This record gives sequence, structure tokens and C-alpha cells, in this order.
Amino acid sequence: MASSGFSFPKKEKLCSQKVIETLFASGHSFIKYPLRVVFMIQEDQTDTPVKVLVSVSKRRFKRAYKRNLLKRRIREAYRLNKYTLFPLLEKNSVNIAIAFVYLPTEILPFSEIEKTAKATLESLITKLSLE
RNA sequence: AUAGCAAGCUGGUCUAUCGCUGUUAUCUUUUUUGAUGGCAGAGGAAAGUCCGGGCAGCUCAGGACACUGUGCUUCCUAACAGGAAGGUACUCGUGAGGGUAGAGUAGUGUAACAGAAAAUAACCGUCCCGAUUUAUCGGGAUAAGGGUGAAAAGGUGGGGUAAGAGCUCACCGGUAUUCCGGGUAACCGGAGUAGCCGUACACCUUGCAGGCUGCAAGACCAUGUAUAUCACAAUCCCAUUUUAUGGGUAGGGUUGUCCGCUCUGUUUUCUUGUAAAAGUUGUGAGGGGUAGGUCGCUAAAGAUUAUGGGUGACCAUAAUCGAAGAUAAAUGAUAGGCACCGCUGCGUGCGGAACAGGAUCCGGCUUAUAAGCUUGCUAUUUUU
Repeated sequence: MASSGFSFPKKEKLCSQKVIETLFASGHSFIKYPLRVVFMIQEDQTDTPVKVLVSVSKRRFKRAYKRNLLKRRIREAYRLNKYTLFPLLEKNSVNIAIAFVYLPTEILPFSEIEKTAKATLESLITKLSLE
């Protein structure tokens, strides 16, 4: 693990196709505009507490460079704020998978995305601590 | 100077903090892995997927037809529907220049609307003859004139005629063809011959090219679960209420061990056995192969520079360089400078900065694109 705590290595990314299918089929979801969050507690023991997926719809953004830009902004916002989420999970030794889906049809600046990312993670923490 | 035409080029950059992908060195780790440092990390169109090729698989005796594409000439190229140079017709522009078209003709067909008529043309008109209802009617001749149309039967003049007509003659234009000259050729120039003379499209004929599918191609490794196939072992005993129940016993599962719980010990044939066959259970081997992974994968018809050849596309030689390789898919975020553009009070300040993101790789084409630069040329105006 990196020393800074802000790193985002590849094993924290959600890559398995089967896990993604079950996540979208049976995961819990809520909307904190402009983001829709889908999350699921995983049974299998993995080496990281969280696996994350970022998605921007091809139907809403036809040009690839716009999708890339938004995915980078969301990923960056998550990376800079994920330290709020980790202690709870490590304390309870729970693994979760999260998907962030971008909803609007226009490109929002980084400051707004970061603001909603913080709020999203807070509400995620409260939901998880209830369970 | 302004406006424009053609060809070509550029497509911001630096610092700090945090972070991503690949690679390399050192350290660490049982291999995996992890840490730190170094290096590299999107475009002129990466796009559309419209052509062509490399590469891979499938098929594979050879050929013809069909089908599809293409079509002025010569050249370039690995190849092309691409490019270069040249040439013809029509057309737009004052001009620099731009656009469109194209193989062949022996034959066949079609030509909306308008118009009398769209190729054996007679509506009006003109002329002749006949009739008489004499400001009319009938028969015939005529493509000079009218209007329609994308296109109307070569043009002008003389002769000719009842009036007219390439009917005939001269000149001009076109087409076909013969000869001479130029050009590799398309074609051009000159001289002659033929009254031969509308345009477009399609069919048809013909030269050339094309086997099909695409990196999700294709090659390899392979966990778990289930399983084809093969080998070995087991498939027993007693009682009763006999397609069943109970007990013993053997084996398996559960467990660190025991108990307990649970599963299996079935069917058919006869020569009635330590039998055979099928089935079931267990153990081992094992093929194909899902998730996943590795290769394919980036050194290439390569880039830059110089010299030489060519009008040019391009080619040859030499030197130097070695240049992304991801896979729910890396090159980002934040802050601040510099440079650029606009507004401006010319100190500063504020705002802007296009089109757009690799996915097997190359050569083209097409489309999108802020701002800027270079070279050559054109028109107009002014000054010297």
C-alpha cells in the first residue's frame, strides 16, 4: 500500500465481468444528483476493502473525449476523498463494490463533482453503518 | 494597402503537489508481491470505417460463365475507387483559378412537365388547287418565321421555287475518314474527301481488378464445478409382516479423534458360481474446455537530415534515431507563471483559447477544426 493514502492502484478497480453483472442486478442503489451510486457487500474475501467502477453513458455523451474527461474527474474526486470511507470498512472487515454512474447530459466542472462525491461518500457511510 | 486564388505548415509551453500505464535498476519477498529512483507515455485528423494492402484462419486440381467494382492518356505506388503531369468538351469567375463529365459503337429502348410535334414533326403561319355560305370551308405542298422546353432537326448569304427546304453553291462550325507533320499516348496542327449533321440516360458489348472471413483473426496455459472415455476395487449376511421393514457387516461422507448422523451394497442371464453383463459407489488417469491469464502487440512498404535523379507524384544512396501498447481500457486533477487572441483607461485588469482520445498495423480518401505562419500568383486603388 502506498504511503500517502491517496493512491488508486489497479486492484481497487472493479474489473471482473461477473461481479459487475451481479452488482447491477442485485446491488443497492441511490441517487445523489449528478451521480447514481450502486453498491454491494461482497461475500468473497479480497485483498482490498473497496472495488470501484466509474461509468459514463455512451448514449448521453457520444464523443469519446467527453466521456474520458468526466471519468477522470469522477475518479479523481473519489481518489481524493476515499480516506473517509476506508476506516469503517477496515474496522468491520467488510468488502464492498461500488459503481458511480454519471447522470446529466452536460459536462460539470471538477469543483461540483468533488462536492457531490464527498456528499455521496458520507451518505454511503451512514447507509453501511446502519446495516 | 485592401480583397482574393492556389499550394504547404503549426495545432501552446514551464513549475509545484497528489495520482495513472508500461519499462528498467536497486532493495525486499518462499514464487507471487511490495518499496524507492530513472526513462517513456495519443492526433492532424487518433474520427467516419469509404477504398487498398501487410498479417491470420478457412477452403484449395485448372478454367469459363455469372456477380461486384472500375473506366480520357501516360506515369507513381506493395496496392487502390489514391496521387502526379498532360489532354478534350461543357461551365462559373474581371482575373489568379474553380467545378462537372468521360471505354465502345453494330444494335435496342426511354425522355416527366410544357409544347402541334421529343425524331417517319404541320398548331399558328406561308403557298397552290377546288368549292362558295366569299372576314368561310375542303384537299394538298412547305421546316423560312412564332411560342413551349434541359434539348426543336447546323449558321450567314446567293441561287432556286407557287411558297419553301443542304434542294444547290460559297464561306463558317461540327462529325466521320484519308494523307502529312508533332507528341510515349490522350490529342494537336495542316491539306483533302463525304451533305454525313440534335441532346441525355439506360440496356448491350468490352479492357482491367476481385476466393471468403477478420486481431472478438489466430496460437498457447488453465482454477473451480459438472462430465465423455479408460484402469482398479467393492457390490455381503441374517430375520420377518418379502416391489417392504429391521438388525449385522463392509465401504464412503461429516470430524483433529470417538460417538452420532447420513449415503451405497441394485438389476438381468444362465452352465447356480470366488460366474458373466449392465448399473451404482469410491480411487486414479484423462480429453475437450468456461471464468481468468500469456502470446499475437508493435522494428514499421519506419522517422529525420543530407546528396543525387525526375516538370512532378516519387525514387536511389549515405548518416543518425530506435519512438504508447492499455483491456470496464493509462497520459489526469489542482494552483501559479510565460507566450497568443479580444475588450481596455495602454499601468493594469477582465475574458477567451477550436475540432477532438489509440484498441492489429500501415498507405490513402472523406468529414470536423479556434487562431496563426510561409511561398507563388490575380484584381483594384494610392504613392514614388
